[in-house]
Amino acid sequence: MGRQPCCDKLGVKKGPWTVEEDKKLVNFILTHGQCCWRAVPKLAGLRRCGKSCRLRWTNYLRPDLKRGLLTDAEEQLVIDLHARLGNRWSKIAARLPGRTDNEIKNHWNTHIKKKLIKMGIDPITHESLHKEATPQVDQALCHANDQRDMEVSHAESPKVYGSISSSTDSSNAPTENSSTTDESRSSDPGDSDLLMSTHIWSETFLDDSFWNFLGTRESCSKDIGLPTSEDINSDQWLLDYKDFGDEDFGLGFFSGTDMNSLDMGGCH
DNA sequence: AAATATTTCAACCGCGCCTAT
DNA sequence: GATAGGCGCGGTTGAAATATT
Repeated sequence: MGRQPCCDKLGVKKGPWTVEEDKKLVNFILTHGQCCWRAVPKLAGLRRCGKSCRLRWTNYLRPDLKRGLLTDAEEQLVIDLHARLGNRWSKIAARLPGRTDNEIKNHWNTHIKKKLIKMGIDPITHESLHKEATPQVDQALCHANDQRDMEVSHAESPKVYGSISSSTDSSNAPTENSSTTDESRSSDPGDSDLLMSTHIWSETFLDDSFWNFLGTRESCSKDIGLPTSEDINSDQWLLDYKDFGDEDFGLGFFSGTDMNSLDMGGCH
């Protein structure tokens, strides 16, 4: 079937979003909720394609997003899920609350892929690149591949590679470019993430309601059962969210939750 | 300090799936 | 059942940031 372009290409702006555009988009969504994306740019006064608006919101503006590098635990989970699900980034992202498919995809391509290759593991098949690889790894890989197509929600979360992030950096690959910058960025992810989010939002939204909302994000999360940054740093949330299904966690949070039911400090 | 190479990641594109008519 | 329209996904691109020479 033929497809029409998602928007009128004429007069549609492309490229990086400005603070002003971000502000318009978030104000609109927080006021009206997520409706038909095609209509959003017109209603919000944006010269953007609806698709672009959805992407910007999903990948960058959603208030429940974590920012910063993936933690070791998250990275481990991504590898494990990738072994079973392949490049189904949205499915993987659904199991990492606060992370987007785009973010995970990028992290995979820029960091994890290299680590696996360095360890002699094919990042596509998750099989050993060299047959003489350590038996432990081979066994683990077989196990992972066997389970690749299993229903994830019913499978245990095997630590296929052990702690690949730390072990790769510290022992298996001593030449790894674990620069101090990266280390400092990845350490204490909870606080730095929150700070980054706060920075982004503070640049964009200066009215009290947004600040109140930011201030209650963590408590909101706890109230409605979302994992907080604390939880993300432990493995406990893996157990809690394994059976979450395929819904996009973040979007579901907003579409499925009455914004008014959250104590957002007078957002509306 | 400047030039060049490499890495990172936000954003775009095209396609497939789903739903309404 | 066929068609149209909207949304979401995965792959790719390119500008900016960072590292290296």
